[in-house]
Amino acid sequence: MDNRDSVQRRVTINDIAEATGFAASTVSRALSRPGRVNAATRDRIVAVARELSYVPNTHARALTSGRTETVAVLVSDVTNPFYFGLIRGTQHQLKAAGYAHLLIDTENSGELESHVLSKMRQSIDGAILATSRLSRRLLAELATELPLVAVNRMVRGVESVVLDSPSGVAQAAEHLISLGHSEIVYMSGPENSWANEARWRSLIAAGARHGLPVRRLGPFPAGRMSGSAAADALINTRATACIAFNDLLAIGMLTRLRERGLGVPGEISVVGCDDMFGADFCHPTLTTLAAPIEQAGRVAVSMLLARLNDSAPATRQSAVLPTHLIVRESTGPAPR
Amino acid sequence: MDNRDSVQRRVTINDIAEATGFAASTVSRALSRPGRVNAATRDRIVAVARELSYVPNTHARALTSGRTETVAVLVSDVTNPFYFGLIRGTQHQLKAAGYAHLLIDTENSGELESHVLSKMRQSIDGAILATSRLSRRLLAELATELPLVAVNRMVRGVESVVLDSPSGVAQAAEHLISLGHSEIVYMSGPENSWANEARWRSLIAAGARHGLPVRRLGPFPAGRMSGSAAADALINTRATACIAFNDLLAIGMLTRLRERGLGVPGEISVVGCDDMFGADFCHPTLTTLAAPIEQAGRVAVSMLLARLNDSAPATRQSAVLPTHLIVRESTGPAPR
DNA sequence: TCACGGCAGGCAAACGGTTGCCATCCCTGC
DNA sequence: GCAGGGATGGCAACCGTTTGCCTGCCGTGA
Repeated sequence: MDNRDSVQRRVTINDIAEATGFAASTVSRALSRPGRVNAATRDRIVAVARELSYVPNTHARALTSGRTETVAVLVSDVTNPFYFGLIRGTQHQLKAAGYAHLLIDTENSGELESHVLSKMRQSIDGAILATSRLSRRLLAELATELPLVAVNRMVRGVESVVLDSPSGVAQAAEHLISLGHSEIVYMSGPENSWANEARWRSLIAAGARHGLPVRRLGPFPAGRMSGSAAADALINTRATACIAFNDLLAIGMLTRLRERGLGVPGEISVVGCDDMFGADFCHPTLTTLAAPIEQAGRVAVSMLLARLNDSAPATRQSAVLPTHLIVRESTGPAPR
Repeated sequence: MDNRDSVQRRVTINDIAEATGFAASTVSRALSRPGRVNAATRDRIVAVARELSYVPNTHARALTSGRTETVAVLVSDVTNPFYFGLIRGTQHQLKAAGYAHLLIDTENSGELESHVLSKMRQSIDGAILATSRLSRRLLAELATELPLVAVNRMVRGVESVVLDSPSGVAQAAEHLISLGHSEIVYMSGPENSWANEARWRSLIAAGARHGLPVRRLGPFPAGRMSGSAAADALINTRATACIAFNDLLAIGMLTRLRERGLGVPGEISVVGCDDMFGADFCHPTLTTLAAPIEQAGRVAVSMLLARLNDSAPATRQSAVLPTHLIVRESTGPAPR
């Protein structure tokens, strides 16, 4: 009977009020603003609350306070393994802080992204945007309306955590140069990707530093299927080394290169980006830029929560996480 | 000015009421129960609503109606690529229906699973449980309190969609038998996994049908790292063929087998389960049981939504999705 | 003794919808 | 001409919590 009741009707703050003899407002304060009530009172209320296994109603709270204890994580494609680490990192950190984790797939569409964001504004406290496709202007504008942290996207006025792939690309370029390659080709990813541009610019700089020609092919969609087209394009250039926008593309290329009988790394060296799941067991295993993406997720959440909890509007800043090259089997000396 | 206002204060049902001259209740009905008001009235209200770019407040709605338009998807480990397809499927289908997608990682813990579920009861309309670690009793009990669909877990009284891996395992066994293998070893996954037991039982049956000995090793945690231990254990048995609980384990084994100098499929044949991301580009590529997991996610959502929207309590049922064997490089004739 | 200030608690009004119930109005059939 | 009933819209209570404001009380210093 008792049991059935507790199942049928959730216990509210009023039940606790009734049970303790205090007013509902006091119960509310005891639970959410402990300093505001007498210690003895608070203990009593807390005890009864847990005895009744009280669970505060998120919606009622959200309605008045505006806080929802929910953070949205927007990724452009949930099935891209690159995001696994990010999702894991945000998930972990949000759970630790008692926040709910709303995962949203924006399907590579900036339009969908902004639409979702504006529709969700009332149901989330903040959002983490991974590789946003939004225009700089729109992003900055949204950031004024909603606490936002961008991952792998740097825009003035928006807090962000970025992976220092420029430095990684430089390492990769030097690695290839030291192996005797005389030209490096960049296999470009989606044009609207900030990271893509950053990597390409970094390769240009590295090439300039060493007086080496660089070239860019593409853009290619960031999927494994595009690997074939990318590989064919690369073969056509007769270049011996490339850096691909990401591992997905690189792995796709490996498959196609083998199909076409090109040896990797014997005839062509391939470097990927992200060290995503699979880079260490594909064939040949992939030399790639390892990025601490899980950590990026955690840092992004920390930044967001700091802003949500401190009344201070926070100094807009960005965290830069180091990347480093992991050399595996897909790179080797240039053929002569 | 106008613009600033609309940013500062969200437009509510009352704003529409004021603008149209109707009562708030009429506006509410026009928007959520179109048949209940005059067509002309409804059109007027809808027009004004979109003009003011009205977005209903989820929380306010949830408070009275109890509906939250949110479905939780619980997976035991977000970073297990097996779930990618599932997440994609649920995400896709939920979005199409206008529901929010709450992703929760239960970290392989049944305890955490039930805790989350009970804490979330008020903020979700239903839940999809992938490979639940909950006891049969607990699961059935929860299902009476909250609309639930289990994926890859069959329990009486709980709607579910399961992958017919038993039939797949039978196919795999026959494949191995036809290649001349005289014993098949099952590399067991976590003991509390329903799918694991189902697969093992199916292998026993297949063995019995063909008068072939089968054996089981493990249990091994369902990760790639466990592959080493699994491979070593397998080598020790001198068996020539195995079916692994999942691809993660199988890929881990491939790596270790190569390290130890065993040829695959020359000396040992390996079959995985799930055809997850990577199974087609690991080395050697993996023969595996392909499961339409993305479809499973979609079906699960459909079943759940059907139950949420139809007043009918729904005939508790379960959908079984076919699996089939994909033969790649990791299986071959038994050595003699 | 009195004024003042701080602490603890209560009252009640929100927050933004939903919904049961009631009032009209108009149409229909007898 | 009238009862009955469907269509349409309004009123107001309610969902569970938060929070601004008020009150009573006690302690303290002048």
